[in-house]
Amino acid sequence: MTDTKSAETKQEGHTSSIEDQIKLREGKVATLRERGAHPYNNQVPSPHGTQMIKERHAQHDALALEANHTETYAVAGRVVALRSMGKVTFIGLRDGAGDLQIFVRKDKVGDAAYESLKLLDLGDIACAWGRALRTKTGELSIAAGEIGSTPVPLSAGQTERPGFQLLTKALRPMPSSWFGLSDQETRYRQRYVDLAVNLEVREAFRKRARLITGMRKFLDERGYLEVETPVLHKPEEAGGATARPFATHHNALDLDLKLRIATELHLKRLVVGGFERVYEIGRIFRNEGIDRRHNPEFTSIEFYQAYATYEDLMALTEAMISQLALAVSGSAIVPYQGTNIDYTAPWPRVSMVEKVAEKLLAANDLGTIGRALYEMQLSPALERDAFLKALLDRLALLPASAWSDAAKGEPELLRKLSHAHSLGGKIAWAFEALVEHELPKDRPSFVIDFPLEVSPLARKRDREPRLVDRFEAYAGGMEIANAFSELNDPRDQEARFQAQVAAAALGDAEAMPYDSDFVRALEHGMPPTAGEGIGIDRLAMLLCDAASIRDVVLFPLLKPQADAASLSDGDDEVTQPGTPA
RNA sequence: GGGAGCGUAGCUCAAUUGGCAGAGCAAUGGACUCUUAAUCCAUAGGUUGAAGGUUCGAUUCCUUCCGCUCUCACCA
Repeated sequence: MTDTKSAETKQEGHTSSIEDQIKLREGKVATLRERGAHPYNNQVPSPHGTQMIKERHAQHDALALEANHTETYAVAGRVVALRSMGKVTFIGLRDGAGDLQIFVRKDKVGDAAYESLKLLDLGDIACAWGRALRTKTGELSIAAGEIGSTPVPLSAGQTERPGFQLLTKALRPMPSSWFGLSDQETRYRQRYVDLAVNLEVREAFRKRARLITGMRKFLDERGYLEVETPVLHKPEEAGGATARPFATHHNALDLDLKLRIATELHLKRLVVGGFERVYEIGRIFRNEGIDRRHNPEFTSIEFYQAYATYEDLMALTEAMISQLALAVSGSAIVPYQGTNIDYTAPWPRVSMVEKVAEKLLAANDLGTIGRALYEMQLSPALERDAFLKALLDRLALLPASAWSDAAKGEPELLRKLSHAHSLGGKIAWAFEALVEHELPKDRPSFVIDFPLEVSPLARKRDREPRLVDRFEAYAGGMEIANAFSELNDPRDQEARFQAQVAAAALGDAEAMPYDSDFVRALEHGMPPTAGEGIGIDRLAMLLCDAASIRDVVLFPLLKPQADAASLSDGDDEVTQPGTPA
């Protein structure tokens, strides 16, 4: 008896497991078809946007809307609210811009149409037409089926349409509109649900789009040419940055390929060819760990300008990013994780060599370095290059103990320093460990005075060849840009590549390959050029106040779920018919 | 890869020393012609991430695995 009853209950749909809810909705699809209503209809007049309607009538009260009927609007979107009062129903429709209420009265739409509301569920896509009015509580609404001052909007071939119509049946229920969807994993894996439910997520990606549009506009206005270079790199081309690449393979050519880790070397070839200002916005792939600031695929912009130096690019960067902050967020001062960052130019400059020397001095009370800094303060007339030269001379003479003293309490730094074979490497590691976290929090900053050894593609500084003409821009504790006057001496570039090959031989998995064609290009002569790369995702994080890069990447890479993996096992066999069993 | 935390209904979250797995929203049936998280009556919904173990009894304790978050490392 009991079993029979529960079986009957199930058949009547008196359950609410997800499977039963889907079955129930599939039943409504069938009912719609029986009634001649297409559950996946596309006979829709081009809808008016909810934003336009709301803006147009923002100042009109209920009386004004009654006295002067509005035009007859068509509105379409997802049903996000559904409240029935009996013979009156309120429907919240959400389109790309926002929500607008539909007011359905049984006596206005007719019994048949009103009855069809029973087949409507939260999450369905629907449309309605009618004039605008304000309800008793003052909310602007579309009065379904009530003609306004213009004809009923129809799509081609239609002669009439109901005041309210379901367009697309959703088989799955949407998450609660009140509580939203907060489970991070579901939000990333099912971004379509996240976007549909959490409107602020849409806004973040709109900002990202404005950011990229703004960059294009900024560079186009300055005579830059947008280009596209290969994503698939031959193994010897996969350079331009220190990172491990993804490996892939071209079947027809039986050719091993790498996904690019930078666009740099191809863009500089174009400068050789005569495109004096070029840029590329594109996806970069780096085979490395995933964390708050790293996604294995990300978007970079690199731009190169002939007859410019890295100092020109500092000015350009300040102008571009402060302008982008304004364009994207409405202000040059943008909050990030609780701190307001002021992007107004000029940004403070921080010397890597000088800051590292200061740290060593503080740790060691070393007379030689101290004297150099003291001299700098005493005589501002002292040539900056001479000062840096003096600092480097003294740093080069320091015993290993001086570095380890500075690294006290930093076991990781100690380990890294022991791996750094060059003075430049030590300086770079010491900067990262000791100084980077002290960079200004409320301002972006430029780090300058980079050592040669960590900059294989940058031009040596004329008056101090142990340094290169390079800067990195930091903001919000992240590196957002890297730029330098480009190395265009082909023999010097050869030597740098050889040093990279040697490093690779010693086990450096991130060393660049020897790109002989790039050297060949330089042998044809590249004009003096400065180039820069900006991490667009990082910049988007800053301007969207996003704590994680995953909040500005629509579909971030996640580990496959166990369920999904077991499901796809079967698919693999189907999609690989050529694989011998 | 190391460390810490988390995983319970479609969604958001509870569950006492280890003692019958619950609520709100969503869903289903009903009432209601101006709602705003509508309200009211009724109903249904669970392999507590997975697999083992301890126990008379496990959401709870132990082990392993999977995934997510934070963090360190790697990495700019």
